[in-house]
Amino acid sequence: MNFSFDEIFSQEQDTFFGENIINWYHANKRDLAWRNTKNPYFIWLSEIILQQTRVNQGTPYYLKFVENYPTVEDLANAPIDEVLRLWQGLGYYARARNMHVTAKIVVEKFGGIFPDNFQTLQTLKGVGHYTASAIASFAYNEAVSVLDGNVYRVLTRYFGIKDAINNPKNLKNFQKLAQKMLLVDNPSIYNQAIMEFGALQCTHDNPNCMFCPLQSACVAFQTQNQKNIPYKIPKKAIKQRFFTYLFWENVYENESFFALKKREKGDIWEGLYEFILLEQEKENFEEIILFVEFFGENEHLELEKLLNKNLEKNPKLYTHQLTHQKLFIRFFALKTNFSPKEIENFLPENTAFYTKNEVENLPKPILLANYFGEM
DNA sequence: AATTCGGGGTT
DNA sequence: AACCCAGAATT
Repeated sequence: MNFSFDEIFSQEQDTFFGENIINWYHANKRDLAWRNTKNPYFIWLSEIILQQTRVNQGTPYYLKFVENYPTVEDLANAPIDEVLRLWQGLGYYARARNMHVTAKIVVEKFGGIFPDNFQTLQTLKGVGHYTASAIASFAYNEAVSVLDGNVYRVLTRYFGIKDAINNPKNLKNFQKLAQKMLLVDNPSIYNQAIMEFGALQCTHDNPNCMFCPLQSACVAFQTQNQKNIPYKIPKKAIKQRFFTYLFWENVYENESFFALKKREKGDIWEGLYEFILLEQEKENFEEIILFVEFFGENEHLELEKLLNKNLEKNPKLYTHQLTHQKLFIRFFALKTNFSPKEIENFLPENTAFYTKNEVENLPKPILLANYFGEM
């Protein structure tokens, strides 16, 4: 048994689904920080933070941002480095950059008031179909359905849909189905309810089918297909990258300065700061030695004997897993004692020295932040 | 239409 | 190791 979209769309609207979801929600919902507000700025903030992010991971960030930027004007006026530093560790940093752009636009173009409808909301940077419908329904009760990972799972299981949820050709059908199921009497509660239901009841692993109000009508349960639905097209292999960082500390007049460079557009970690980097397609120790010694030989810098011919004594190899990349990272520490004037000549392009306090306040990839924190 | 953007948590 | 997460932008 596997319903097609056309068969589902030809059915009459099923209020059993929505009513049970909402009843379940009132009995089981979590008390989340952003649920007790209709302020579209707070709702928008929470939605950007929660994109591809679990509630438990996002909550402390939401609280930080609300505290540091109580209004959209406060966020718009903040320096981007400060915003990225607050975002540090949350990942997908384009969200923070777009969020900052949108805050400025809301202030300058919309007079500090968020647009009040789905269509206009979706024109904002970082606000796509899901986030626009979330804000429009939560804050303004507009009758637009949300479609996130939770909704995909609940709907595909309920209807026994085996079409891949990550195949773009199915997107319009899933949006149409989500909209069909929306209870237009209360879009705000319905949308939050179906997501909460997916997050707590109809979970990816071990859904609680034994005590589920939809059990009698759920195709996945009736056919015991919970593990096969939702179906996704397998993703392609991730690529490996090899980073070698030169962690350069220059101590002058009892103060330490660290060499950092801002990462540029077109790659991971755009806008974050990192140490001097050598990237290789695969590890080549001879090249690494040249890279490290290049700085060591300049003006007879005293390179510490961190690189031994014996590979066992090479610096620790860190691995850092991203969605589409696996990073292999080593750090080499270098300490010098130059005056600021002498040292400028040795720095690579677009690289500068920062004090310890400055480094701590600059946004960095979490692995580097951890490494720096351990120094 | 497919790929690429993080990092943490669970199984 | 594989999968997931209150997705969006880019190519």
